[in-house]
Formats: sequence, C-alpha cells, structure tokens
Amino acid sequence: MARWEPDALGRLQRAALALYGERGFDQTTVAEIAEAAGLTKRTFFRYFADKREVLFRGSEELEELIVAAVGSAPPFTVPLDPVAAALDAAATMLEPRKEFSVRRQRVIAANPELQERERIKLATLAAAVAQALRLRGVGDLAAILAAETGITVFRVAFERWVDPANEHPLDRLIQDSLHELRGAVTAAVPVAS
Amino acid sequence: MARWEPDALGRLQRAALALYGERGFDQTTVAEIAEAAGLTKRTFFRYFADKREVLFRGSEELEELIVAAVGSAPPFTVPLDPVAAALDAAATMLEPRKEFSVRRQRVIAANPELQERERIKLATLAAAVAQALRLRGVGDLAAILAAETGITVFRVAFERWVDPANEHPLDRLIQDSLHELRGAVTAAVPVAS
DNA sequence: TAGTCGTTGGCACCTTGTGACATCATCTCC
DNA sequence: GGAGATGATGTCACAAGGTGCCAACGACTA
Repeated sequence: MARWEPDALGRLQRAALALYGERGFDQTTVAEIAEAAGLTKRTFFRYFADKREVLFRGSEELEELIVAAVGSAPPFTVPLDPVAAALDAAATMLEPRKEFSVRRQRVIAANPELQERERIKLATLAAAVAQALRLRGVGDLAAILAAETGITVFRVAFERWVDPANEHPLDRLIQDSLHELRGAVTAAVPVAS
Repeated sequence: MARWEPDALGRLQRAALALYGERGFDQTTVAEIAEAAGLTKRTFFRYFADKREVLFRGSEELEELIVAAVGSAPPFTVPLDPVAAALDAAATMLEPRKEFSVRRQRVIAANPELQERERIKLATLAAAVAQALRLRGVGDLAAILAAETGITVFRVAFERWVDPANEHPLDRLIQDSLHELRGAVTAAVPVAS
C-alpha cells in the first residue's frame, strides 16, 4: 500500500486539463489544480516547471519517435522525404489518442500563452529533426529548412485533424498537406519519361 | 513645454534593451526599467502588456510592409513567389537597422521566454501573409503553407544575418535560403526549353 | 475661476514561482 | 524490532509580475 495516493503527476495532469477546459486557463489557479488533485501548490511546481507545462508533458516521446523514424527512413532523393516518413509514424502514434488531443488542443487554442509554449515545443522538435537529417548527410541549411517545413506541414495537418468538422485520419491529412506544399513552393515537376 | 519628459514609451524601450543586454532578462525587474526611464512600474504596464512585449513593439510595421508587398507583387506562377518578393522588401527595410536588430536578437537568443514570444509574433505574421495570399486567389491550404514556409525562410535567413560571422546583406541570405528550400522539398525542376 | 481631460503615481492586492525547512510513512540494516 | 535513511509531501515566507482603483497634477477650455 502506498503512503500517498499513487500517480501524483497523472492526477495533476488530469485535474489541470479538466479545470482549464471548464473555466479556462487564466481563471484556474495552480492552488485549485493542486487541491483538486489532493496536493498542494508546492508539489505542483515540483512536477511541472510552470503552470503551462502540465499540458505539454509527454511531448518528448513524440520527439523520440520522430527522430528515430527520420534516422531509419529508407534512402531518399530529397531531404523532405525522410521527414515525411517520420510524420507518418507520428500520425500512427497519435491516431488512437485523438479524443485527448482534441480536448487538449481546445484549451491551447483558447489561450495565447499556451500557444507560445506549443510553438516552442514544435521548434525544439524541428531542431531535433534537423539534427537527425544532418546525421544522414544533409547539409546544414537544407536540414533546417526541410525540418522546419516538415513540422509546419505537421502542425497544419494536426490543426485540421482536431477540427470538429474533420473526418479524415491524421496520416491522410499529412499526405494532403505535403502534396499541397510541393505545389505551393515549386511548379509541377515533369515526370521523367 | 511638456508636463513630463516626452516619449515615455521610447525611454522605456531603450532602458529595457540596455538593461536586458547588460544583466539579462531575468535579472532585470520591471521596477528597475521604469526607474531607469524616470517612471514607475505602473506606467510601464500601461505601455506594455508584459515584461517581454517591450522588445516586440514595432513588429506591426514590418507586418504591414510585408502584407502590402504580397498584395502588390507581380503575377505569379507559384504562391511562394509573391511571398519571396515581400521578404525582399522586408530585407530592404531592415538592412539599415542592423545594429539594433543584432542587439535585440542577442537578448532574445539568451532567453527561452523571449523566444516564445518571438515565435508567436512570427506566427501572426504568417497568418497575415496567408490572408494576403488568399486575397490573391490562392487556396486556403496552399496559402497557409506558402506563408508559413516563407516565414521560416525569413527566420533562418535573419538568424544568419545577425550572426557575428556573417558578411552578407539580408536580401542575399533570403535568396540563398529560398533556393536551398526548393531543393530540399522537391527534385530539381527542368527548365522548359 | 471652474471644469475637463490625459498622463502619471501610489497603493493594495492576487498569482506565479522558489528557497528553506519540517513531516511522515516506508525501507533497510543491524 | 528499533534507528536511521530515504523520498515524497506539506508549511511558510518571500520576490516579482501584473491589475484595479483612485488621487494628483498640469494644461487647456469656457
């Protein structure tokens, strides 16, 4: 038997998501989250660096998955290709967690501070992808641009995925966005006959 | 004769940049900035929504310039083209302010909170560019992707521009990044003979 | 001279976030 | 089985960011 109720971190996360969803991020104090989880403010800050971070714990796993997929993608002709393969792997991981993703994203969309944090998380993800590309021999500038562009595609597709009107799976939306991107950046490439 | 020293906003901005540069963002309190400007903390928060915003005032002008340039760019074959023209206009505007840009960027680079704010500013800029593209008949998804990609190119080029080792003008770096991007996203496009 | 208006100051207050120390249940070792 | 050791939690005090409210002040107008 545990000394305290188990899974303090999970309780704080669930309480935070619930309260942020009910009354909004600004209208929720850390003390309230802690109380709802049967803990104190001080303990909250031992698990999370700040009030926002409680919504972003777990993004490291996604990063590891994506970086690994970039590293193990088949040989490629263009740096964006392995990134595309990695995004597909990420989509497979996220698809079963759609309900959670939707609730979380609704909270983030309602608050600029949370959007800032979200952007930073994606930026560090892009940096990690760029590094993985360099390890596969891609030049510095091309690696950064392919990584950042890939993450942009991911973000746009993700936003469409969590949209209530959407019916498609995430991997499909990613493919669509990738296709649209290529058309928006360069003219159609004639297929070698 | 003025009742108070004129240009309270400018004094606060200069004091903030100086203090952030000297001792760092975290080690500078708002009260110190206000005192250095001959004002009080309360007045600081009347001009700036928060401690970070003092470094980002003025980005609206850049946004207006870029949006206008997207709107007035010549007819295009691919959505990224008018964005590229707009970035060139932005480079022309920024080139004379390089010293200020360098000092400001050094402060931002040293602090994650400021990087968050910077990313959000660029994100709203990208949204404005996407809207300008839509007004020129570009489809929704292509507009977003072209805008986000263009802003990414701009950010990468800007970072290289303010690098102490750099010698090139901003517009040149933007051209380079654009070229590299096209190569990183699609295979080389044969020119129609 | 009285009234109005915009800028600033003063003050109380709430919240985030941190440092230092106390508590308390379990585990280990003797 | 009892004495620490350990690790998670609580308690308290406090700095700093940020806001609401009202007073003070100087100029301009009637």
